[in-house]
Amino acid sequence: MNKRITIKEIAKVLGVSVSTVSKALHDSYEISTETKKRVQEYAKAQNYKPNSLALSLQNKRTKTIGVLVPNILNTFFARVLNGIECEATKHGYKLITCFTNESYQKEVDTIEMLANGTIDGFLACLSQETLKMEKFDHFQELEGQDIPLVLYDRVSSKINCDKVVIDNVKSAYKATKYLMNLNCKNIAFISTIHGLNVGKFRAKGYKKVLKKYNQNFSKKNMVKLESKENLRKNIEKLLKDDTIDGIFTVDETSAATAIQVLNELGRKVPEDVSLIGFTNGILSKHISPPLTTVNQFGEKIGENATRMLIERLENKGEAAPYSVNLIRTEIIERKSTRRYVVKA
Amino acid sequence: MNKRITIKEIAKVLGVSVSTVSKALHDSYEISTETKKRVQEYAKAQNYKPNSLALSLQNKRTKTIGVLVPNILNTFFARVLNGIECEATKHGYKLITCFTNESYQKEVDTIEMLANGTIDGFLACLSQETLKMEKFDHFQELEGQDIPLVLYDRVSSKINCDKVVIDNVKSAYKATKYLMNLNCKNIAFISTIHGLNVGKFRAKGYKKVLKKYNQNFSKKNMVKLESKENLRKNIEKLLKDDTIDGIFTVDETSAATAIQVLNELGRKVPEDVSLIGFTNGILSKHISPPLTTVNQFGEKIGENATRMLIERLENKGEAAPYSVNLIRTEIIERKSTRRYVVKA
DNA sequence: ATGAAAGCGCTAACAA
DNA sequence: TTGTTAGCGCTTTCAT
Repeated sequence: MNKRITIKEIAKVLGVSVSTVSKALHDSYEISTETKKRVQEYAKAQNYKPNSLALSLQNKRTKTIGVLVPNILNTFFARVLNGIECEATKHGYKLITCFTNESYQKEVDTIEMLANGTIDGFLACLSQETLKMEKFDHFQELEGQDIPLVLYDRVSSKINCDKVVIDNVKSAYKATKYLMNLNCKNIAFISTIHGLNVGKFRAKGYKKVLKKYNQNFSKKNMVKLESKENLRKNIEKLLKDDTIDGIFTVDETSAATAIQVLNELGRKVPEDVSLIGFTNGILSKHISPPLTTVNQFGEKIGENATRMLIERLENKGEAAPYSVNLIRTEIIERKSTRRYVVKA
Repeated sequence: MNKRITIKEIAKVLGVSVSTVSKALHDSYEISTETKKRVQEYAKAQNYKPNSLALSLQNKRTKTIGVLVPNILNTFFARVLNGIECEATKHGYKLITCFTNESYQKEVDTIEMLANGTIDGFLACLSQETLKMEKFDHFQELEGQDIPLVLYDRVSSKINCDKVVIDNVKSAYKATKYLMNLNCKNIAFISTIHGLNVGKFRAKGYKKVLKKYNQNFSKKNMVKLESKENLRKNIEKLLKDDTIDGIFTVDETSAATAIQVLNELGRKVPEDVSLIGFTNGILSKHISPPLTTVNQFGEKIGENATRMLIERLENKGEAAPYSVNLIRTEIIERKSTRRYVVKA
């Protein structure tokens, strides 16, 4: 098999014009059956493939989506990306992925690099840094450039676009309430993502339940970190209080670390302490005991975001108003919580 | 901000020719300072960005790499991909990623979709199915089409290209020997990837040690699965033998599941049983006790593969012979193994 | 039924 | 210093 062959070359070899070749390859009615056959056979024999750049240049669409992911090592995002890939493939779209590693600058650079005809639209989850700095110009400018954007999971009201999110407050509320229904009397809270809006929302849901049901609420019971640094130390400190009989962790690392510490302290899960987590990544299923957790349906988030984007790409012209797609969550019961107890 | 503006439009507005604009934007010495200034300022004001498709069409290179990943939910591959992304970005390359989900057909389709000018080269890890069927034509054909390919982790001698791998036999040998040095007398083996060549190599390393040191070797001590199905059941069966005092697991899921089962059986890790794993993904650090394991340096594998590919892309012409890049492994000691004991 | 020519956005050789 | 032209690979309109 030789190198890439072009229409022009086929034309020359067969002694016809390029337009004839083009039409023949598209099976146009204008071309004689015989010529078509000749062209098609030769093209096949030479393993001809139309140059996609030339096509894209002409159509002004690349069938490619730019995807920004904060951190691919986080299994939640891996699941979302998996969902995105699945849906994109289904519609014949390619993915250019970029892992921002929570960096604002990487976001800016990536958008700069791709918003020049390389991609048709963006799928993005805001980085921690961006959220912290509240600088969204790079995303806001996309609207003027007529490049559709769909934000997923971590979003901002400052950016006008379609969004796919879960209800963090409500989900955290349900998780905490779940522990309460198990007769937990002293429920702690652990988070390493308090720097994120989603983290704050989850804290809000937690507090809301305690307040509503008049459970004793103490600042001491909340570990609110913005990174994984010092997580273990903080947990060890928290667990000095041995009346804690329930823990709501807002991210997987917190859950796994809490279980490690509890094991080391000889406190039994779930007999002494019930634990409920959030996200349902790979860890949840595999730590021991396996973790009862709030499932976020990562793949679903990815699929829906992709569908929204493609819809907009293929229905240019009739600009529909932006919408927010709320994905439900569910609690997956595993072995880190006691059996369900109906409250007296 | 308005829509995308082209050189042609700039030329029209400023009353000059397109080539003048092009040269001015490139700061050519041919153009008068004044004209350059006018053009550059106007371009900036209009947020002009050169259309990357047009450029690529001209240069015949897209600065884009196609990446095939068997399964992004596997943290080992996530780490590799992270390394790839990092290195690619450093050199100004974009990534089109595709998750094959271990499917042969998905590989074929992706290559078909991208090998038409969309990408400059491929980075790929063979899918389980492909390896099983031993059908490599889709990769082999790339050589004829002059599209460079670098295979990482799961490779085949039937494919002529650069490769980045670890020494699986040797690494498994070292891991097993490590247990032996801890005075383990009855070492079991668990794998859910025996369908893969890498899985078989690891089994080979395990057997090699036992043989060399005359430890009793029994088929019964080996759980050799090709998927995660029935993993737990097999482990439960294996552990009926309570003389087992060491386990070498070849993938993370096996390790996590083994620990869960051991916990349930009340057998203590590492006091009763020492466990060593492979891969050092997210699970290893977070299960309890944290797992002693063979670290594969996933990021490194990704980085090196990317560097090899880019090197080849940028030095077309002088075709260097293909090479194999062997990445070292190391044992990370955590708490699933007893303290090191010098053998008598 | 076939071909010539323009154009997608840009660069570069050549002309003026 | 600036402009004209051809060409990257392809499609499409408009001749012929």
